[in-house]
Amino acid sequence: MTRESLLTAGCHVVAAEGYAAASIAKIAETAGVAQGTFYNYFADRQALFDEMLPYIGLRMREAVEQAARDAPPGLRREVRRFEAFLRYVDENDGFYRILYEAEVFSPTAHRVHIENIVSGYRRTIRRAIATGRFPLMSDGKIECIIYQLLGMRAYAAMQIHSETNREQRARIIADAVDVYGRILNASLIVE
Amino acid sequence: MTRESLLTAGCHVVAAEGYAAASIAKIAETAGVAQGTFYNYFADRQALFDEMLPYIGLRMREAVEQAARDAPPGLRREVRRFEAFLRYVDENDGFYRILYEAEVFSPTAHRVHIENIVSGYRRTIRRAIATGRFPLMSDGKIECIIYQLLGMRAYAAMQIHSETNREQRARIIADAVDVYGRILNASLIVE
Amino acid sequence: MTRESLLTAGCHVVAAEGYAAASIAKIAETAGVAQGTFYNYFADRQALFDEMLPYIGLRMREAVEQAARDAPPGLRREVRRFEAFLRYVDENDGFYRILYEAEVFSPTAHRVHIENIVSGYRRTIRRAIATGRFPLMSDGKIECIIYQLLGMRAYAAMQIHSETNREQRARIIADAVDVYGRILNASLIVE
Amino acid sequence: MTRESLLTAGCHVVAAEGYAAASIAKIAETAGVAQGTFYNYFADRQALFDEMLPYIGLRMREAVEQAARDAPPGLRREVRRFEAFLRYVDENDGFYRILYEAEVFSPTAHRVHIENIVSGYRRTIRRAIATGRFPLMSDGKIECIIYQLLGMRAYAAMQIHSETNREQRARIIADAVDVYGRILNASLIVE
DNA sequence: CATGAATGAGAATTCATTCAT
DNA sequence: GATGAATGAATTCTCATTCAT
Repeated sequence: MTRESLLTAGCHVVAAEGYAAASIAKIAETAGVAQGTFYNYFADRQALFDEMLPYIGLRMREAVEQAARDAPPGLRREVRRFEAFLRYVDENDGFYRILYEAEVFSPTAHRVHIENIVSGYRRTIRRAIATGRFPLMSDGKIECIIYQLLGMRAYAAMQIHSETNREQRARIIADAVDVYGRILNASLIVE
Repeated sequence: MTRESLLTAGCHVVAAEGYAAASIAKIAETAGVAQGTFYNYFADRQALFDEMLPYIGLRMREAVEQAARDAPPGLRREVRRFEAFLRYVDENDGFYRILYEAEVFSPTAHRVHIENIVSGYRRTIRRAIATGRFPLMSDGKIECIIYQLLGMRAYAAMQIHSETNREQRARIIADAVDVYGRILNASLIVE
Repeated sequence: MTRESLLTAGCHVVAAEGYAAASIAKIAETAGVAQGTFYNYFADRQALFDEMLPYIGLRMREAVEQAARDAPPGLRREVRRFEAFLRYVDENDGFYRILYEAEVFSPTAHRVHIENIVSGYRRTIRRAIATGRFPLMSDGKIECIIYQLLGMRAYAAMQIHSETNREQRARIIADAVDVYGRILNASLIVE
Repeated sequence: MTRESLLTAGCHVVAAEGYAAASIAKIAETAGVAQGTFYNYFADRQALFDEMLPYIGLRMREAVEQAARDAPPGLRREVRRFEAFLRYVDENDGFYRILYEAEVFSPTAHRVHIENIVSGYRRTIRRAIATGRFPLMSDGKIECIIYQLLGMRAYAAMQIHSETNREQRARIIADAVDVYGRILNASLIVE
């Protein structure tokens, strides 16, 4: 309970002000406990940071999977995932910050987060290759494709995040999804 | 002279330990001057940070353009740029760190850096559309394509950066270039 | 408790070396706490400075009122106050320094301090006018009289402060009180 | 020449921002010379500070004497001096600051300044006693009177200085002069 | 004499962490 | 377990002063 509230408090503070400004004092105050209490649940500040991305990353992945569930497997579903991710970023401004700052402030967690997503893709693509919906290629190339897909996703998210106008954001999401879909369709299916 | 050595010292320290650990003390010591001297050339630490990305970003862009110069304009040249960028990241380990941490520690400079690259792409693509080598599309979509290309580049760089083995890196570069070329060819040319 | 000891430590340091030399390090050491502890009780150095004059000013005013209490109201009591003030300055060497340096280092507190004393006088004089013991005059003139009385007090204090010999000081106090009494008697009573 | 311009530059800076903020950098810049040049004319910052009050104090005393010259000697002339001083403070806002901050930042000069004025008064009063225009009294009492007169002057100046409205200031000067004249007339002449 | 870059000794302030209660 | 006062190391930044040119 207390632990959970410290974790969510940490997320709120980082979402609002970034890791650098997320002092134990602020986090404890936000969680409604004394500073000392923090150390009953986390070894140190870094320990909390390192749990934050897994925590919110899981929620994000669930939201994305939830949204993509009813799309047919394959490219359609992947495009849905892409769209769901962008929507999630649009609706959870703090998430993006926690995510991208993690590369700096919680590098281990960030690498694990990336690796989690990459291995999800890896499984999907292997399955797609097995069923012939995806061209046969080396593991190295698959890895590269995955990273490039992730990059498209991440930078579309950055584009959204750097736009403050609501309607423009909606437009960007629509355009980005369209572009992503075209690229995937054109290049990642077996003719 | 002193200013230049502070700037390069800053880059070295950030490359090695990140912006957060780049104290004035370390930077000044690396530059071989007294701490106070720092403030004869920069208003404060942030002022130095804000000059670092433009400084190394320019060098990187020059190296990339240099390498792409003798490729024919269009997709070929873009693939060359991609490759040159990855090579640059491979050979300048510090560059990647300075670049990606800038989003957190020098957001203004980072935005300018991204905008510089985006507007370079914008010009190129407009020209390609004018000569019919690129499908006609809305400005918004062009913007999205650019961001997704940038993302591919950035995450390919991240993949390289997170790999420590030299040969593996070379392999990743080759694969990533191949993948990037295929995607571009398949999706971004007028059939 | 800790707060109080920081406050009195601040007074001691300023009394001995002036506000300019009263570093947090010295104050904290004098109070017997770590430097960081200071900031648990005061927002910054200025915040402490701004509490010092009210703190010692109150004690001074109490001492003065205490001494003047058994004198008959009116000029007699005012002369007693004057004498008590000079004695207080004589016996509390630090007080004078904290007071006069405050005009520079804690201007707001100094203005409030002056205003406190001025309004005390204002009340007294209004009462004296109402009972006919004081000539009728405009508010502006009353204000001027008050300031000039304050000035007499302050410069008599300065004269004492700049004299190091104990006996000379006692002589100055006696003479100053006599002079003050004569001036008041001659000019500020209704004949 | 350079020395003079450094001196006046120092006065301007202190008048505008106070001694504490009067850095050598600002003073040298105001004087239009390099920082190093400062040390060709003054041993250190304090040396400049210690010359400032004598410098502007002299000008003030000259202005005051100039204004009082055509008044008949004795109380009338003293009241004129008082008025001239207040006018000087009114018209030279910086002067008051240089003067009162000197007690803190240039104590020796301040003491000398006070002593200069005191000894002027001493001579005048001795002469007045010799000619019977002033009651006979001990040297100690004379000294006390002088300090109290100075205090009246100083605090009337403070009252003016703390008032920002031009007209109110003029009113205060008139009232203060009137009050001062009454007090002097009532208490300091031989009946 | 003038210059102005370089110096480095402080100063204020922050904050993660500890620990006695 | 909870508390929150105390800690003190670390950091940024200022500025009087020096000195080689």
